[in-house]
Amino acid sequence: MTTDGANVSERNADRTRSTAGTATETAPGRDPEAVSRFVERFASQLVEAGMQRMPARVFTALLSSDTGAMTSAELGEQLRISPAAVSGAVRYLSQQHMVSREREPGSRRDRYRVHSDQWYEAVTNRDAVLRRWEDALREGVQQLGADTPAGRRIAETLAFFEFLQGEIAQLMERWRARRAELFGEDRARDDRPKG
Amino acid sequence: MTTDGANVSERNADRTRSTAGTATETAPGRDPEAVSRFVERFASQLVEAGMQRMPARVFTALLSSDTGAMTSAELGEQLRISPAAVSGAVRYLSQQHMVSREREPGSRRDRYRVHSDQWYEAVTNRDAVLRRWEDALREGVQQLGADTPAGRRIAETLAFFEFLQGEIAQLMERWRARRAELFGEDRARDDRPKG
DNA sequence: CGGTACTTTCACAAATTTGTGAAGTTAAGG
DNA sequence: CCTTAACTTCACAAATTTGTGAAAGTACCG
Repeated sequence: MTTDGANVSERNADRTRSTAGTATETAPGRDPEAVSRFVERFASQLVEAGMQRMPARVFTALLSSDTGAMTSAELGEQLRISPAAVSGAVRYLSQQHMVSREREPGSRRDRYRVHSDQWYEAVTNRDAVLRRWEDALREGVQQLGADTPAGRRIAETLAFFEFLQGEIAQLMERWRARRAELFGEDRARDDRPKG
Repeated sequence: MTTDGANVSERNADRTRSTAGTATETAPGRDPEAVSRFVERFASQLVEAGMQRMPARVFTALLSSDTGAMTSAELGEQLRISPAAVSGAVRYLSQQHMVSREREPGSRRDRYRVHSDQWYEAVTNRDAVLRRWEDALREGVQQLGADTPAGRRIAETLAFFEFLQGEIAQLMERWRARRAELFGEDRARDDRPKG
């Protein structure tokens, strides 16, 4: 853990400001170590909340990249994980609609992209999850008997989730308005492939 | 559901523990197998959503019990798990405020209880979780630079969670109203100790 | 004070999950 | 076609998690 110490300045560290802040395609004062610290810290929170480790790390790496998109190789290098691990993580994230895959026409490599205007929609849109919960609960009410105390308790739980599902849709609608207000409607442009 | 006047069940519960009797408090039409099927099915959903197995099973067992409360022995017997497993699960659930522990004055055994009006408040009230996420994100904005594309993306994520936190409070307020409308204000009485 | 009835803690074996190297697959460019 | 770059799948070793029996701890009751 201690590790790092003073040491190993990456070539990046050499890059002083003297090199004119202009050609900053690759981010100006981007300290890889700071980025890594954030990635690991936020990913840990996601893991604690139930997400698998690799998907959490890959996702956070994408989230904290300037372009919002990285190749498999970049992800592997930054996170120090094998291509296999990247592949697995990315498959999971795609299934959850948290990242999308892009094929670059000229190249053989894929890019994985997080759309900042879509990823938490995917998270809150855990429609499928809620629906499965509700199915299980409905069945429970039947099996326990709607007129028993237990059945009533389950029915109330079911009603709560049904209520929740409706509320979430409205809530996201409100968020979109507030988001536009805070950041502007065109904010999402950063997340699109470069034009 | 109002109390018409036939408080028969109250006497039933008062049954003193005689030697031979196991907890034969099961309701009449209650098929243990059906109960078990529901418990396992719903618990699986919770596991899939990130909850540990034993807490999920214990919690669902409590949720689908008629009184909303069970002793360690009852839980162990129904779920076929050791006292140690019950202990661990219950500790977790208490920390999450999903069940509460009661000490019966006359007896040496604890009862664990789910309050149907409180457990999903605990779930939606993942205040602590949200706060930790927000902390990590705030730090990320700083480290990445608020004026970088990445920093802006993280800032937007942060804003979303802050928004969410505020919305949830109002949402639960609305739910309480709706719940009263659907089930009556006194619905929660089943979940309280008999007095 | 014990005696006793529970509950909790702890070390550990079993089961599960995780991430890797290597082989396999696909498709872009010659 | 063949080469080659990139991605995916697979078997497995390592690491982690899980649940248990047994010992230890607690607190009620006489």
